Amino acid sequence: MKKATIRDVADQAGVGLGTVSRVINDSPLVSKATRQRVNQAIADLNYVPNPTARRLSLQKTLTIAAIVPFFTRPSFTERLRGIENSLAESEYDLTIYNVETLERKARLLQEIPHRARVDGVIIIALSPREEDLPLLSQADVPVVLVDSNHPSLDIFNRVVVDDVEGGYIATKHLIDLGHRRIGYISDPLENPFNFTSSLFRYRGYIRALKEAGIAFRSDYHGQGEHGRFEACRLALNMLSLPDRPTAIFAASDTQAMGVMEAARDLNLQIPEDLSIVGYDDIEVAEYLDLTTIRQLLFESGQRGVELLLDAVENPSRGPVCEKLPTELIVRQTTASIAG
Amino acid sequence: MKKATIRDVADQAGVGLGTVSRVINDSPLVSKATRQRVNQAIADLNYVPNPTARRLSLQKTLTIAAIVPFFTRPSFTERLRGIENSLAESEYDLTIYNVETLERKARLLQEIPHRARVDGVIIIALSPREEDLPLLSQADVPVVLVDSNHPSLDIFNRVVVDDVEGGYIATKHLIDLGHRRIGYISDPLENPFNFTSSLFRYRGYIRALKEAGIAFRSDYHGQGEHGRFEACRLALNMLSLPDRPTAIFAASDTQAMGVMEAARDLNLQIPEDLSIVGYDDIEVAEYLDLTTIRQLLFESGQRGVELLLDAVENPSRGPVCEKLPTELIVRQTTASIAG
DNA sequence: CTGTTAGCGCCTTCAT
DNA sequence: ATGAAGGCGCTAACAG
Repeated sequence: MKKATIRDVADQAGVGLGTVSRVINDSPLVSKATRQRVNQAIADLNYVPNPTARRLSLQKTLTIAAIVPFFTRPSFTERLRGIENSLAESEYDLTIYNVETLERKARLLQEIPHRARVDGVIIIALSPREEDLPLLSQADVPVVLVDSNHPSLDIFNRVVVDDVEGGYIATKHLIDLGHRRIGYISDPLENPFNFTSSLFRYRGYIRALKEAGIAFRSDYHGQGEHGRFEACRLALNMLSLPDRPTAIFAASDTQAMGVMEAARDLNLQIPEDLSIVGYDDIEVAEYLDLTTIRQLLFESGQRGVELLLDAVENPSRGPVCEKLPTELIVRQTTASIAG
Repeated sequence: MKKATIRDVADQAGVGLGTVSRVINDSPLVSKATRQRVNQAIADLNYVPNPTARRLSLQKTLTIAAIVPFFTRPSFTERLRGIENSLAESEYDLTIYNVETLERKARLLQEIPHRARVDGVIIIALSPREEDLPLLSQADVPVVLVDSNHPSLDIFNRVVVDDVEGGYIATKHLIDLGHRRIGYISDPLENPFNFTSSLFRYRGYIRALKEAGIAFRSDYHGQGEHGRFEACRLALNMLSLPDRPTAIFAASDTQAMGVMEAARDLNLQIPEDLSIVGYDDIEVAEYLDLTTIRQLLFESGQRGVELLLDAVENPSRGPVCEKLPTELIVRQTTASIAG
């Protein structure tokens, strides 16, 4: 049997189709009696409004796009979960684009933020480069950047976490425990996707060192492709130095896992021989008893959606930047240098 | 400036708008010269066809829905990644629905698989219950179930992995190593979401035991909420038995992590005092050197999409069921009982 | 309050 | 090969 249309419902109820539309959209301009009959007809025919037609008429797509790199990484899925969660209660659908290549990043950044495609875009972690800025700022649809940093990004709606602060707190924690030889392992500070978290946490690391009068040593900074393996390799190098660090701050929990692996390989006890701090507080962090910096991943997604929907409804309001707090979670992988 | 429509392009190129449509859709019924001019106009006006209008006219939404429970679980995100990956090369968009409550499961199963909403639905791990069957089988849009089991599901397109076989292989591996006291830790065999993997792997476990002439002991089976914590608790109980198991098969790598935690708490060496086998071979499995059963998660998503798109284009073709292979990955958490 | 009409932007016959 | 016209299903503005 064919799908019922608004026309069918109107006929069935013996009213004009405009009236049916009013009922559907909860217009107050309908008498109780007619509303009654229309609803009856709707039920009888098992009518459901066609979303596409509705969208065309409303000039709204009722969908939000999320552009997210490497969406299997725990810190990103958790943000995504916050996004989905907020959207679930709205009338908007969520369409997701995963980015694992630069080519796709460029294409999506160009294609998606345009009217008639989606009503709004939420971009995770992909800090635009200079050359992307004009494109993005001309987007004819609101954009919210979550966890995206750049000196001149004030023109966008954003949800950010203070990574400099996070890096500082992590390092300060180690310094307070008496460590002076503190390593830092991260993604490349400069990287093709322009992820900035490693860089900003690095700055916090540097700041804490400087404040404590500790000189930065370049051989205490290892940068490499994101992931356990590379982090492990970097840690092995660093821990094989004649005066190896007594503590390592890793730019993510995932990388902290690599450092733990290296320690294991070298028969270093944690935290007796080596203290480790991670970043993110993803789920496994607790399992590993990893001291780490917690950021509000889920909430960042939620807030991002709230900002976005608000912007969709108030196209005129200026960009908003919201900063989420950062917190040190002390577990079992850090200890004072005395033992 | 307002968005250009097909009308504007037609005027600019001095042709009828039907011709523009033909150009857009690569119809052969256009002369080289006109095509040339139209493309020029399209470029000049920076014209992009309005997807919504296109969809309404085509009577296709050009979007696929993925319904997935707890999508932050690594085994699900990896499947999702396969889905997104296949869809990226198509003209279809992916909209995602995360399910974390029964209420939402019921609502989505009811609302999504209907014409005009999406062109097809891919459902991960949510085995329908009896009462869901009529609803699903009346879906007026193709449905593909990935990792979903039920005796009478042959009416759907499916991508499955033989969990019974997987459970068997895992257990057999332990038996071959000389273990006789083998525990099994899993989700509840019966559970609200009707996840069946724990149950099927249980059957494989039982089969292997029986084949080896080992009696099943109910105190060697721990079932509880999915997750490390509960798995750890269950393992602690089981490992505190007077004749504790010498090996434990966990229904997922995540749960295997809980078992490892329990072993650590009890000062049991792995694999000397306790062998452990997980399931899924998620990324951390390698980090933990966990022996596990690998299933093709990413590929299952890819194949699911292929089946789905094929079904969308050939609405008449019967349901297909595709089985993906399962493989034992031996690492460091299992050893022969001798030591 | 309610029926009617004119779009929303595109695709697809149907003539020419 | 191409232009014109009808229709996809719904919303909104306009009469009454």
